[in-house]
Amino acid sequence: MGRKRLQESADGRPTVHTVAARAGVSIASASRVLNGVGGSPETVRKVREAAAEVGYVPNAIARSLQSQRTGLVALAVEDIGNPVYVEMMRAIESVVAASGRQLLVHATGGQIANETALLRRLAHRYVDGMIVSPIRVTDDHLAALVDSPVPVVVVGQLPGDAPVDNVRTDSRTGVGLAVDHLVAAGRRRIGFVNGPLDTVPGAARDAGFRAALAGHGIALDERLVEVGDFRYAAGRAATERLLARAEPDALVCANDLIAVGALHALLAAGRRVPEDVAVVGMDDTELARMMFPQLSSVSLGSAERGRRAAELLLQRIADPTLPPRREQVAPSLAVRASSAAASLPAPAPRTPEVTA
Amino acid sequence: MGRKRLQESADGRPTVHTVAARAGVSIASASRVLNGVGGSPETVRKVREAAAEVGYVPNAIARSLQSQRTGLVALAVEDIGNPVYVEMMRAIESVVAASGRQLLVHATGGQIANETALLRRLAHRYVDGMIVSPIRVTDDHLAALVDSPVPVVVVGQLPGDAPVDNVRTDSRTGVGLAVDHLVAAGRRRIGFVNGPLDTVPGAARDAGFRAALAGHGIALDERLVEVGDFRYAAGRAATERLLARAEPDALVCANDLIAVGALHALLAAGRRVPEDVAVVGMDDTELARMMFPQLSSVSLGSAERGRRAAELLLQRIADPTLPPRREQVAPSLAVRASSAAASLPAPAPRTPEVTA
DNA sequence: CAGACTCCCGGAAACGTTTACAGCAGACAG
DNA sequence: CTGTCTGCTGTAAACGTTTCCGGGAGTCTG
Repeated sequence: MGRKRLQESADGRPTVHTVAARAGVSIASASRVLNGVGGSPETVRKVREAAAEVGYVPNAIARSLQSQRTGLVALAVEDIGNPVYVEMMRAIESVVAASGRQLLVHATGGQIANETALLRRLAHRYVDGMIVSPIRVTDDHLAALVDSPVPVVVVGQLPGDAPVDNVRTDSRTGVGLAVDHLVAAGRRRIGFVNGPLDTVPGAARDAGFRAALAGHGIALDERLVEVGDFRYAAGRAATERLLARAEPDALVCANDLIAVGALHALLAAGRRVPEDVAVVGMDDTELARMMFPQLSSVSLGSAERGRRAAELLLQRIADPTLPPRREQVAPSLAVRASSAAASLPAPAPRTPEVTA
Repeated sequence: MGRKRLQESADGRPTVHTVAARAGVSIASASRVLNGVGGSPETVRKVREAAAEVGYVPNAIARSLQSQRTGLVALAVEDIGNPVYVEMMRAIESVVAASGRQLLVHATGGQIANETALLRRLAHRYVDGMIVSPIRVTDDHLAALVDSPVPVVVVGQLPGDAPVDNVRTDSRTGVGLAVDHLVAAGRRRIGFVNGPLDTVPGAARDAGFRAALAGHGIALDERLVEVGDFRYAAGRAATERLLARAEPDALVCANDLIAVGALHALLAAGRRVPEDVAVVGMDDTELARMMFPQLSSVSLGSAERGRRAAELLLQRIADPTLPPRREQVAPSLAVRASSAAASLPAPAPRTPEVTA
């Protein structure tokens, strides 16, 4: 090893020592100049020159060890192919960037071990904070969230009184909006294509669907309910299974990817949308507007949730002693062509209903 | 400051010193036990207990400073809303995960300053390596790539002989495949909806389109060419502008998002696809299969490019002295319903053509 | 029973930075 | 001309971990 001691790093790159030696000053002076604080004009010149000559770049890891912060914030989501997370990410990014930090995204692929591993790894000081949007929550998981060494904000439902900052929506009510709308438009054989029931959103949406139908006095026909996962292909396949055994006049879908799958299955089966079957998705992503006909969709305020989560996180990074907070974003319904009531017969009255 | 010196970290969290003191051993022994190397059964027990009692979690930053590696790999793409990057990311992720590392994604939003900033920040040792897929390349940018302190692999075209690992495709030829297919199916008024011409892929695809038409002896009608950006809304708007002034019988689109926009515009304008207008997209993403009718699309092997890029990166991390390598992935065409030739009149001969 | 060998342990250095502190020179006021 | 103040500078400690190295205790072999 021919390199002079303390002069350059293990892999031969220049360090602040290299620069200081070359400029003929101490490492303290070199560091000060490189950080733009203090230094006589002459010193500044010498250090700048030396740094440029050797191509010095600071080692951020070492800096972070000293300063106790990295300037990085992470977002962990299940599936980055789902546009709802893209919208959430964009909202988070703009808040995070405004604070001078950078956002990194990690896709967990829905594997809970993966997500816990990420928590156990990134949270160990690689990032200044994390936003996590888990679709399944185990005890193990929850424990990792609660005693994370860095601030964590959860987007989504959390059991009970977990002491974690949390931004949620009410997807039960959200499903209700869709059902109300379809009932008001005269639909009675309303089907439901859901994601896995062992996920938090899947369970909530199932409950919401059943409650909404009951609220309208409509008896639920179980043949009109199908389950897949939250992606396109599963949504399409589930809809095909449903169509093979029942004849819905409307479909509520647990997210927009599923709704697109349902739309595809319906059109391929020769059904007209919305004339024969109305379709309502959920999450109100850009994808809903990309379809033809455009999809009605229940907005769960993903951008708003992302924005708020980012703000909560930044506040907690600034002051880790804050008590855990919980915020809620209300759902709303965007009606578009896929459930337009125009061509239907007589619109039904909005008062409580007799069964269809 | 009441904390005992060297016992716990600045923010009150336990360190290896805390654990060692509590277990009554040296920090060296504590560290060894915590890393699972060495230690007598008795020591192991004491350290494990102490660690559990104080809730010790190692500081990854400090570990990285010592070990010179972070176990993290970053991917920087322009727009994470573009499904082509999602597919690329999935391919990269599986390779990276197999090596025991974690992948972090950063969306640059197409702002080149953003991307350069990321390079200048993350590359300063926060990650062990980076994969970058820039759509614009400036000199500044290129410089940042070339003398990055950590290994970098570029997915996409790079000017000349830049000494950077590089996986590219040939989108010129890719556009040619689409044109060949449409010409063979009897289309003659072939339009083109492109992204910005000042991007690397935009320029390449424009050149490819012109070359392909010329190769078939078809004179280019400039009214059949429109430009937007690479996203859905722009693709739709561009197609509307195009339809307002010309009557194409086919549209080649510079990516699938644009193609979806074009499809939407065509259907909204009452054109039948593929009977009146055939549509071919590019990137062959899941989105193409999600449409109705399903979109034909030119695959540029995004998953394959991602996989190869990840492998190049891992190799370079293992041995930074490797010479720069360049790999190429060939494009191919997936024909689907949006350009099916079925219902057209007489298919044209495949020999070089007279003008339409 | 002595010597070599193994195993475990603790001290201390190292990773590359920032920064508290003290020293020193020059400027200025009295 | 002397004393104080200001502004730079360098030494060294600190961030929290891993790991080299030397020493001590125990075990096995000859």
